[in-house]
Amino acid sequence: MNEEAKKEFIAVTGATASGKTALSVELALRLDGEVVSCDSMQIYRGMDIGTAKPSREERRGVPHHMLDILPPDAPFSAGDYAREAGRVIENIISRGKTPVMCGGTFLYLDSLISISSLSESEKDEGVRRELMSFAEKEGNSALHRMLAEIDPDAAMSIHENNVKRVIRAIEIYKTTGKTKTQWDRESKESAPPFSAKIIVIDYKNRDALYERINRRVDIMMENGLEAEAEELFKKGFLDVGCSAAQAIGYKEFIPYFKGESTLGETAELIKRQSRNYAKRQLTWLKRYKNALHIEADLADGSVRGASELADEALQRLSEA
RNA sequence: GCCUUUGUAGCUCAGUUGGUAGAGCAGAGGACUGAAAAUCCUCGUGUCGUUGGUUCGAUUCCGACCGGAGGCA
Repeated sequence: MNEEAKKEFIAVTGATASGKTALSVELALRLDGEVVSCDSMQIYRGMDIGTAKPSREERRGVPHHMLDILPPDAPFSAGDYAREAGRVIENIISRGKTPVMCGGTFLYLDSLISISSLSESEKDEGVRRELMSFAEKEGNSALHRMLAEIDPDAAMSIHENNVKRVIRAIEIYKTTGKTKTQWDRESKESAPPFSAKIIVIDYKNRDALYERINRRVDIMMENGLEAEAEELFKKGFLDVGCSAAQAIGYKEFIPYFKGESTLGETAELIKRQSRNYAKRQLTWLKRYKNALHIEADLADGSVRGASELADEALQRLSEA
């Protein structure tokens, strides 16, 4: 099976602020590797502080990929990621280096390791707009019924209020003539292009993670997050429709820039949103049953450093 | 000191014409196959400030007391 060995990479993941960046760089240094970001927001230029994009110092000379490749108003999708990151990873492997993925956008990760191929359905703005206004006029249920007629299985698994998903499922049918259910089934018939050794940074005490998040937001504010967000705001990158307008740490500034909120309230909001985001990530992380889970926080409340975490990760990786 | 007002879930507040109460947020759990830091689903018992009284029954009415807030002195 060696000759047929699937292309493999290491993936460092965990909730936001769990310490992924430092660990991925540490591992890359030890394994002669390069880091491939798996983060839906760090791919954008001009969004550095709020996305906790690794700085030059933090990268410690390790090459990083999938960062700063697009302006904040450029659309980007899981499909784009699968294509681009897939190329990057293959390139790294071809040069004899180790790809170390780092990030918490799990749909992107899955597009490489658990989905063999995505449907051929690209997004269709026209269809989306049309369906969106239909939903607004006729109601979510009516839209959902439309899906039920073309793809009952999908309708069953997507809640009618999840309009984005309902629209996507209908869009798939309208643009390809095949249902989402069909595409999904087909994608399961073959193996995904990559496999990964997933390392999850866990926290025994959720409060310890939440504390880290809160503290990190304070640091971001000290480091000039407001100015960075204002820059995006002035350029219209925080307008509805832009990916950047979805990013935590930026969109929360909008009321502030409009004079409807204070800076203090904004910071609190960012903390809260980040905690909620972390919570959602923790739910998704439970899927990775075979992942290597490493606990970052100790019983006394302190958090272990990247080099210690790397020691344990490599040790356990070699045992497995 | 007097007057007014307020005290209900971790927070902000609804409400009960007297039959022990409910929203939003927080929090928890979950979903996720091309917008994913997005989107969506589920979960609400708390001495209704304390203490007397009226009442079959009070968180709801009355009194006192305690704590906020405002006003007059």
